[in-house]
Amino acid sequence: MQSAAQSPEKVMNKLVSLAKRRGFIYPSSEIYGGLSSCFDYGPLGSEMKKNIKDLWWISMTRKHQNIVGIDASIMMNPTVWEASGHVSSFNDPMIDDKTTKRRYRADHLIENHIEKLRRDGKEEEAHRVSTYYESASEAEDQNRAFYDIIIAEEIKAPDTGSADWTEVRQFNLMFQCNMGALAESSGKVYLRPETAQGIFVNFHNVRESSRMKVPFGIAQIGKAFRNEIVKGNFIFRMVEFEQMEMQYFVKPGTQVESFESWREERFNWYIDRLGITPEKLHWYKHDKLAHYADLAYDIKFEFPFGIEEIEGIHSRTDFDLKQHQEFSGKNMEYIDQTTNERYIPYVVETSAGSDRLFLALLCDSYTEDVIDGEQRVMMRFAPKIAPVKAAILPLMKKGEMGEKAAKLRDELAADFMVQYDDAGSIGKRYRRQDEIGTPFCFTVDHDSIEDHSVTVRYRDTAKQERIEISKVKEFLGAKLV
RNA sequence: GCGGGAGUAACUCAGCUGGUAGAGUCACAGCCUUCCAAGCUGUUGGUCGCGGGUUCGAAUCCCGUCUCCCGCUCCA
Repeated sequence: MQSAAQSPEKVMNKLVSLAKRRGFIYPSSEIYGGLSSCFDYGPLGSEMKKNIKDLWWISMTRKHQNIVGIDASIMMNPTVWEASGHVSSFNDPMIDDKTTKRRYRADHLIENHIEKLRRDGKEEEAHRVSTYYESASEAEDQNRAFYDIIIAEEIKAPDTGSADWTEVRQFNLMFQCNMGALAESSGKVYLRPETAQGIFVNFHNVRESSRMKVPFGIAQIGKAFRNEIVKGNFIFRMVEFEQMEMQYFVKPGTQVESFESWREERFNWYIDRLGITPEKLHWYKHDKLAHYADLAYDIKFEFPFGIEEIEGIHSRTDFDLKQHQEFSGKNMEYIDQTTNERYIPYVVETSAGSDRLFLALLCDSYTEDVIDGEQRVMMRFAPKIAPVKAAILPLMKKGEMGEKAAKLRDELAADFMVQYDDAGSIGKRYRRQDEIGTPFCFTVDHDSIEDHSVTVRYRDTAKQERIEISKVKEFLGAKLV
C-alpha cells in the first residue's frame, strides 16, 4: 500500500479527473467555459465537505463550553474594512518591468532599496530616501509618488537590473459591488475578504446574549472573497473560498499561553480526528508579521505541488477590537464583574480553509495499490470524512439477495449515507466504492438467505468478515464515533 | 497581469498537408450468477471551449475571447 510517487502534475491531474468523474468537484459554470478558479462541489463533494465542517464545528463549539457559533453576513458596513485596515493595506501598488514582463510590489522595491543603502553604509542617503518614502506613502497620489521615487533613485529590477518601468498601478484584493440600484460610490460595499471581522463587530452582541465571560470564543464557518492576482492549483487558491475560524478572547497577558494551547489542539485535530498523515503536516512560524499580529504560526500540508498553508493560528492582540472602538465610537472594553477590571481583550485566532482542507484530504487519501495482481485506485478517507459510509451489494441481482439487500439499505439510509449497487461483477462494484473512499461494503450472498448474515468488506485491506444483518447498524455506528 | 503549453464524448486521448469526427475506459439495458474491475450482445452520449473571418466547404488556416496547466510576480 503506497501512495503514488509520481510527478506532482500527474497526481493533481488524476485527482482533478477523478473528482469530476465521480462527482466531488466540477469546474464552475463549465458549459459556458468555466470561470477562473471557481469550482462547484458535486454530490459526493458537498457531502464530504459537510462532514469536514460538521467535525470542525463539533470539535470547536460542542466540545468547548465557552465557545459559541455565529453566521455573519458577507456584506458589511464598508467602514468595517477601513477599521480592519483592508481598504488601505489590501491594496497593493504594483509596477511592471516592461523588458522582462515581471511584476513587483512598488513599495517593496523601495524598501529593499533603502535596506541596500543601509547595508552599503550609505546611511545618509538611506535616511533621505526613507523620508521620501514615508511622505509618499501618505501622498494623495501614492502611485505617482512611488513611481517618482523609483525613477529618481534609479531603482532597478532585482533579478535583471533593468529599469524599464510601467506606471505604478493599484491592485485591490477586495471585491467591490454596489448596494442599491445606483452605481454610485456611496452605495459601494465589499464582499468580505475574511470572516473574522463579522466576529469582532459582534463581540458585545454575542458576549451579552450568550452570557459569556472571558476567556471565550466565537466560531464561524463562512465564505470569503479575494481578488487574487495569482490563482490556481485546483481548489487551493480560489477567489471565493470558505473559512472555518474561531476567535478566542482572552485577558491581555495570557495570550501566549492560550496561543500555545490552541496550537497544540489544532495540530492534533488533523491527525486524531481527520487521520491526516502526521509526516505531511508542518509548522511554519511567521517572521514577518501582519499589521495586527504579535505571534503567528501556520499549519502547512505537503500537497503534491508544495508545502502550503491549511490553517493559521495567529495572536491578533487587541488590534481589531481597538480599531473598531476607534472607528465606530463604541466602547469595546470587557468588564470583569468579579474584579471590576476593564480591558480590551486580546484575540487568539484559529483560521482554517475548508476548501484547502478538502483538497488536503483528497491528496492525502489518494492511493494506488495492487489487489490480486490488479491495480486499484482508492481514497483512504477516514470513515467520518468519507461521503459514502457503506455500500450494500447483493452478490446477485435477481431473487432473494436483491430483496434482502434493498431492505438492509432502507434500514440504514435513515441514519447513514449508503449506496446500493447491483450492476456488474462484485469485484467491479468493490472497486467503484474504493474509488470514492467508501470504507465498508456489506455483501448479501447465498448464506445470507439461510443465516441472516452478511459479509463486511473493508476498503483498506479488502479483507472480509461475517456479521449478522441485525448488527450492521450497530457496527456502522461504532465505526463512526 | 506577463511568457510558454493546451482545450475534440463523462474520463484519457487519436484525427489537424481543409471535404461536416474515431478508439479505449466509463455509463445504461440485457445475457452470464460470479466475493475483488476490464466475458458476450446492444445502446446513450460530441454542431471538436466560445465568437467572428477566409473558403464552395473549417475540428484542421487567421483574428478575438474564455478556461486549464507550467513558470514569473503577489499573498493577511
